[in-house]
Amino acid sequence: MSTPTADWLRLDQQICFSLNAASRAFGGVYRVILKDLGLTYPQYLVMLVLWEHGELPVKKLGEHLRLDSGTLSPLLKRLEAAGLVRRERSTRDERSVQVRLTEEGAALRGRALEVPRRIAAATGFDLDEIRELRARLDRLTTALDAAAAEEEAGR
Amino acid sequence: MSTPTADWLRLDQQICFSLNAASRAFGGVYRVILKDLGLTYPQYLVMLVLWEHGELPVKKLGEHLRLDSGTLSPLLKRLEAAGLVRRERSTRDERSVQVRLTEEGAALRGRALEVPRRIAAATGFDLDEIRELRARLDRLTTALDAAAAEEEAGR
DNA sequence: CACAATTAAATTGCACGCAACTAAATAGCG
DNA sequence: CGCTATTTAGTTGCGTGCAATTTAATTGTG
Repeated sequence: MSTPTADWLRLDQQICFSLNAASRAFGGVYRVILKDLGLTYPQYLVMLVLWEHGELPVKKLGEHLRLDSGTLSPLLKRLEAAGLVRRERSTRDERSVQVRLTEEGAALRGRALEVPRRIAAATGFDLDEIRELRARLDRLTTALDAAAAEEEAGR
Repeated sequence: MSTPTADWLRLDQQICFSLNAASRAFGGVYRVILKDLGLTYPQYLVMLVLWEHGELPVKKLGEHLRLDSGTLSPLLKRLEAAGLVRRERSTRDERSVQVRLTEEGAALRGRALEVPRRIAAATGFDLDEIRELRARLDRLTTALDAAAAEEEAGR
């Protein structure tokens, strides 16, 4: 009744691999849709956070996005070069850098409003299904993060 | 009763973002677990395909993995440098390059057998749940690919 | 107050992932 | 058969992701 050990290597492929494939397929759709806005997918995620929260230090931005300064610093530099964002050393704490939208960056939000609808349509999922998938994925992420920390500590 | 348009930009974040986060969280767990084997996560995926199918041309490998030669060529070069794989021009069709396991590469499979169990444990999901998630993700990928092709053609 | 520990960004180095292009070989068509 | 179109890998260039290190500023402690 149980699965032969040798087959685990195939089964295994299907979990991680499906997720990986779905993530990249999403990237493909976003790439097409975001081309008009001149944004990459990760840049779009940064803009989403800024549109929602306004001004933020790099650290907070990273917490929202699960990214560190190694990724964000060059990305933000590109957004700044594109005129969408300004970066300013905080005067209160000179270690931190505040990221804020320029007028142009704030204005881009208007053109981005249609993106979610087009993405949702591309998935072919209804809202409930999306919600459930999201909940499951978030649970998965939490579990994986905990496990990674444990593995790292354990060895 | 319906969601305000402005909120779509937040809702949107949750679909693509959850997937992205889960995918990277997976990467984190794999990174820790695969360190012993000296493989990165994409390299592990390549090895999985080779363990299952034996010898393959780069093209077929790419079809299994959804990757093109732009990604595979340098990756395979690294696997070859690590002594896990050999690449040989096919004599039948000299455009194609056959990728085959070395003895060392084949032997690595033994040490990889425990990986899936550790990954499955890290997810905290049971087999049925994994299966269902996988099915959903595959459906999502198919829909997204179709939509990307359509978007591209339509514009 | 002085000084070690901590924190925030940035930088460096490496490995994808993908678009665009090149080079070489084969297939297919007139 | 000859020539173009297609196919297969490889290369280049760019943008992440992430580990590791560096620099500068701040916190906390004796």
